[in-house]
Amino acid sequence: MKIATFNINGIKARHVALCEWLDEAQPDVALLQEIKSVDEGFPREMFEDRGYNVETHGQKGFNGVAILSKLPLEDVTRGLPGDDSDEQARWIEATVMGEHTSVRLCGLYLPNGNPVPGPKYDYKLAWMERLKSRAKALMSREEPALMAGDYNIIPLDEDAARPEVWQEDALARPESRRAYREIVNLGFTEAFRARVRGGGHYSFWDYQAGAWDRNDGIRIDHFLLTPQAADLLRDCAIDKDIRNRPKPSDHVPVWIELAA
DNA sequence: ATGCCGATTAACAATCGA
Repeated sequence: MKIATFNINGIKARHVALCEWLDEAQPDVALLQEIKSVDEGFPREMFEDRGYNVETHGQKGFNGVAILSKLPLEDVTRGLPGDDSDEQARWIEATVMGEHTSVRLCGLYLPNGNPVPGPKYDYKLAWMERLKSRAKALMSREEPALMAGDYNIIPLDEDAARPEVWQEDALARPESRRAYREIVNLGFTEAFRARVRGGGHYSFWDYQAGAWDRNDGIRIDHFLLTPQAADLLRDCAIDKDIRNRPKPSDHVPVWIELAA
């Protein structure tokens, strides 16, 4: 089962490019972030025509997450538990029924958090505390499950081309990294680092200042796997080449292959 | 990097993202 995560930076601007990539990469599941669309505005037909089931959790203008799946989805839930007053659409869950086993999928768009300090950073850390609670609950089920998406976290300096630039940024602040580590340390396997060592691997390049041309990127899109999902991990890679195409997202897809 | 670009909404500038 091939599962991808992709921050598409607007479905209206990216639906054609997204379909081209889906046709080539042929993921069974795509977890999407920043659809920047309400549910009614999501162009579900073009994905359904390709055999995908479509589940969205949209919001007007900003944020928004979705799951595309060629395999059946069950028990879909929307919104990260822990704060009923949170209006931002950043979390969606579903169970995908594989050939051999089912996998609980969590698609997430973690808050950016800048500027630091400030209310947006407070919201990021509070959101990560809720994420940790959900992660604990997932872990206690002792079943294949994963949390994947745009974490807006640069885990280590090796995950940035110019780490010094990000030192005071919400994506790399010690408090951010610690909160991320506390979640990983519950027992999750970070799929890319289970497969690839060392620096120079990025999933985001700013549109500005020729960041892509200079490979001035950061790795902020991650897969965290429960032990039962990690047992099934066969591969993980970043599809960076599509950043060369016209009108790309500022993120590129990251995908895993599971023996599920 | 103090948003230099890009998407979105709502107007034809402001807001947000990382």
